[in-house]
Amino acid sequence: MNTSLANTLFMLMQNYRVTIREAINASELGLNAMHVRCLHIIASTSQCTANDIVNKTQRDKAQIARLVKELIALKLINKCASEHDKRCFILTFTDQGAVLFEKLLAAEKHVNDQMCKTLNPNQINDFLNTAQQMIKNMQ
Amino acid sequence: MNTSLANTLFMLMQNYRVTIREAINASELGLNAMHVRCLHIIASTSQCTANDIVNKTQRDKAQIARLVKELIALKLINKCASEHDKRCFILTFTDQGAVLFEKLLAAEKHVNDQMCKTLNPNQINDFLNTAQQMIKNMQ
DNA sequence: CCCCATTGGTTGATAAAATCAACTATATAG
DNA sequence: CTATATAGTTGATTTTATCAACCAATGGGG
Repeated sequence: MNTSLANTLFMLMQNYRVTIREAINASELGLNAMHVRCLHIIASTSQCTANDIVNKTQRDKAQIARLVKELIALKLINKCASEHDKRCFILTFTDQGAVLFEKLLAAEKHVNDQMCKTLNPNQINDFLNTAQQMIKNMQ
Repeated sequence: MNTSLANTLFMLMQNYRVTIREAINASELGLNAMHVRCLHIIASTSQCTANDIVNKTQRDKAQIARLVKELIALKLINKCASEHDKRCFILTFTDQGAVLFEKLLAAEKHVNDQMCKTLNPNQINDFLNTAQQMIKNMQ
């Protein structure tokens, strides 16, 4: 089948998006998918700057600047000037933000478990490996 | 790993999107991803109506109405009133649209081949099966 | 040491995409 | 025949994304 791979990917993503949205109930907190992605990047990047988020998401820096502004307004993150480079602001979680991010992770884990409930570890592993190869093949 | 599945999916989709966009070069034709999805649905649905697209994509019907309008303006599809139900318009490809859709399919096939170039049929099959199960698990 | 190209970030304006609500016309159940 | 549901259109608005101009700090080469 020519398009069934693409179609399957689309369906999987759409499904995943809907499910995760319900699970994290982020909308009632004023968070959208990009906010969530920013939080993940901040969590996984040491000394994370706005520019790190721009590079990792490939979005316009104006958009990221605004997302960051919103996350700060929501009191989920702080920005403080870097000592090494005064142009940079290091983004860190507030206590509140850290609490929310833990909830987010828990919600994501829940969705993950649901998504994989009929799969054994081998299958998941193979799936991830194949997906990684696909990613590599497209670079 | 808690989030690596989600992350992998995101990366895969992002990669896929970028690659397919380049491959089909749809932008120069004034087509975006939603236009392409509409074309796919029209192609794969017999007697396709705007409402079919709404149901399959889960988008707002206003958005679909406008996409359809644009595809008509681009002379890629026609709409003609259904005989059975005068509220419905059946969407069909124009000759031009059919030609373009073939090109689209070829471009997608090319991306597919690239994406799977290091994979054997078994791996692809397993991948699809696992993805399908994930989709089912989330419904 | 200073100039200047580069980098990180902000902002205003605008474009593109998505959503909401109201409306028309047809269909269908009761 | 009436009332309700369905298909589609349109105007208004909101949300996201992009472009372009800008400022301030950095850092390498003359």
